[in-house]
Amino acid sequence: MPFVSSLQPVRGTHDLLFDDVRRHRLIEATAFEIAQRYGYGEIATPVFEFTDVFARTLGDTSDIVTKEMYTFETKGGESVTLRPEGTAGVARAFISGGLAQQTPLKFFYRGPMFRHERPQKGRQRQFQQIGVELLGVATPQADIEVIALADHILSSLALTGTVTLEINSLGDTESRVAYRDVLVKYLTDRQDMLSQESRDRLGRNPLRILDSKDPGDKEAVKDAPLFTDHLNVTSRDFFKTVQDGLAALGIACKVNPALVRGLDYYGHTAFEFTTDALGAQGTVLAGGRYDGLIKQMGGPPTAGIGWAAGVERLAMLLPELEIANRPIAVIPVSDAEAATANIIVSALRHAGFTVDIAFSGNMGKRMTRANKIKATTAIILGGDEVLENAATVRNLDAGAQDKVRQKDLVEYLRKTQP
RNA sequence: GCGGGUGUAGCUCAGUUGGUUAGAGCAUCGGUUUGUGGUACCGAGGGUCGCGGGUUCGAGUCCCGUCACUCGCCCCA
Repeated sequence: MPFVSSLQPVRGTHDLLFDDVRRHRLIEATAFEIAQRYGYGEIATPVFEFTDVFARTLGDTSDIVTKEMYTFETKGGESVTLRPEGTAGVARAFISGGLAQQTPLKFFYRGPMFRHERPQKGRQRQFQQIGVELLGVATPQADIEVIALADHILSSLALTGTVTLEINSLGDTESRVAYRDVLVKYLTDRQDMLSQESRDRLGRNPLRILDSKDPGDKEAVKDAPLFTDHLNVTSRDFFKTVQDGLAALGIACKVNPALVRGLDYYGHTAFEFTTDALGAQGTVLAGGRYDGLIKQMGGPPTAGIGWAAGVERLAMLLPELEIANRPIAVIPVSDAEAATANIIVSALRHAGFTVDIAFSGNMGKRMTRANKIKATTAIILGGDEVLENAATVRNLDAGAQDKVRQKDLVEYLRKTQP
């Protein structure tokens, strides 16, 4: 391979420019600003970890671990993996940093994640997530706060109308084990209706069958016993407190009994904000309670709950951005005024204005150019103005213009710029 | 990983049953004589028709492969 094999970006990766980047930044900045009000501080963990960190936390059977990780061997012979999600890294940092002494802890994170999936709209191989984790609070108050934070962020991004919240309870371990038995028994009786995949899942991950899209599976599951009917008293109270808490805050949500998580350490609250505007990738923000995770990773037993959101998906839902930073255009009438124009441009930029200069063509072209860059104002410099140490300042929206002395320009613009 | 669709100028697309120098709109650049824009008119540049092979006297048009995008499945944010 002499140079690069192709000038295309690697499959599933994308260049982001100008407005795309602005959207990303807007989402991240809004999310973090609000998260701070809720007491969250930012954590930045490495983009790659020892493979074990993900393999152990996500479970050996999950698709992410079995076929979607970017795993490679370092020169030292260690197996490392580009992070496919954010929670594992935060949990690892929590343990290796000895932070268990300081709970409760509230983390906000953002950054790229990597998954070797088939690309689709709203699904790329390198993608951006923002997320929060709240560690060390086992009461439903944590669940309420974390969901309220998500809702707050989404509404600040003007997405309240395009997104709906679904919620479910996976109960505590006792409830889950009990329900799992009931469900497996029920589905085993109807095995012939199930898809091949679901028959495989029956043994290792039966809850997943509940949200299958296969028609046969759907039919088989239609009258299946509901998880919500098999919660023990503790779990039911917990779930009710969460729901009441959300209702009290005016946060609408729909209980979806088919909303499940595959992994063992998930329990109690699971929730998703979804949209129907993005085709098959409708989940925009999702999370849940994972009280078993830290302990499973080798840390002290620590309750935890959190969520993650896909920045690209949010960006696609965002309304059109307003034009940022309309510039002032400086227009020398001919090359003879270029030197003076440069001095003025520099002075205005140092004074804090956004300034562009039209470099070539006759005046008409230069004015056209000023329009194209959405300039608010044109500062016209011709032979006459230069002789008088003045400039013609034209308001491009209103069409009116004044002659202003060059040394008064900054003051004049301070008064007239929006 | 599986199945369907698409791939022609920077962008959106047209391209007739395979047949002469591959088109349009928008965008870009230049001009419409002397210092004023968002209109109008004239003109120019820009494409080895995703890439590679094959069929044919001849392929953007047919066949095969490949890559990318896209929709659904899977998985998930």
